[in-house]
Amino acid sequence: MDEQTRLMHSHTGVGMAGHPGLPPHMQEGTGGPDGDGRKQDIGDILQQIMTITDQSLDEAQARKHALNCHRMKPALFNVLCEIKEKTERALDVHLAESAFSGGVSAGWRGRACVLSIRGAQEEEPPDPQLMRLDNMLLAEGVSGPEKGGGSAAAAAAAAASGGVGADNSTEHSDYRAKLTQIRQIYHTELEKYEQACNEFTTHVMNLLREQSRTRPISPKEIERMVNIIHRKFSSIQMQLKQSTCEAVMILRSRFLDARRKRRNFNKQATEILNEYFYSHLSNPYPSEEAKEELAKKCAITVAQVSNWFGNKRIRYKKNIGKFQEEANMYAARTAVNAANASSHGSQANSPSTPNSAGGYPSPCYQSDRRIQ
DNA sequence: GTCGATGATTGCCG
DNA sequence: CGGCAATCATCGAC
Repeated sequence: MDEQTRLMHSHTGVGMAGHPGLPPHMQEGTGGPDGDGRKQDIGDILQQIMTITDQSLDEAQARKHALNCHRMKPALFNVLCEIKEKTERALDVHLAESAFSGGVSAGWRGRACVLSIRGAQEEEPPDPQLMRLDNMLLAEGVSGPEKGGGSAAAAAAAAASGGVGADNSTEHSDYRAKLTQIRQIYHTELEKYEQACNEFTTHVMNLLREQSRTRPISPKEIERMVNIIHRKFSSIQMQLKQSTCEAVMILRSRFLDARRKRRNFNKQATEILNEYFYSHLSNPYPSEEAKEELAKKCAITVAQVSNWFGNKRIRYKKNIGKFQEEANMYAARTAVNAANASSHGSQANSPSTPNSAGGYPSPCYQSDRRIQ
């Protein structure tokens, strides 16, 4: 049983017989069973309580101690508790937060915190904003498990921007280093907040326990207060999460900007694209599905495939002669592939519309050209 | 550094 | 909105 509950429930024992600490002037009128004496006694006590704030700190302290030891204290305390209980039931005040923010920090010492307020404990549903932030931090590898933080996100970013994957290790590590930095700051701050929250909570709880010696404060109220504190701190945490998210976003956009620096597609990708282009020379307009297929094969985006075909068409048309050799080469290769495929009884990859007369003039296939 | 190649962007058109 | 044409910006070989 903690001190507070003890104080709230003990009707017997403490200070019922004899008051060694009581100053002489408080002893008067405490002896007889006569009603007048008792009234006088209570009036006296109340008077002392009312004027305690007018006294010097030392005096007040002494007086407080004396009152605490007074034999009427448990009874008075109970009365106060009851009154408070009733008042609370009548008043459904929603001032908890404001009372907290304005009250505790200012009234940290001595001044009574306004805690006896209801309506502070309704279980609010998880904040969607907070969930969004949490999800994002998790996705970016900031709040997730330690190892390999952010590499998945970096890879995703690289893939999204058309990075080929093998040649961007420097930028990757740069990105990862920055992300790790953010991650570290985030965790240190989070830890700091948690520590501060715990310290503050302990402090307030001690304060309340201390105050429960003179004021009617129930464990429920303390719990409520703790809840308020936690909510306050989690709102601060949310700000931290928000700014961390922003930092990650900025980092990511910078990373993507850096990726914007054009990088030539690798040889394999170019070959795949050229193969399609020249084998569909009559109609070099891949459908959306074909573009997706090509994008997947080349490890680039559909937009890049579109860009490539746009550039290729215009440049081919502008100077067919220049592309003659290239066209012949791919035509020959396609022919060989088709021959191989048919000899193996499979038509799997043969183009549906091989180069025939159409939109773009076909180069003449010269069989004496070397393949490769 | 130059210059051709090439991926991306922009503005316009049907 | 997809495609075209012009243009920009960068790459990479020399």
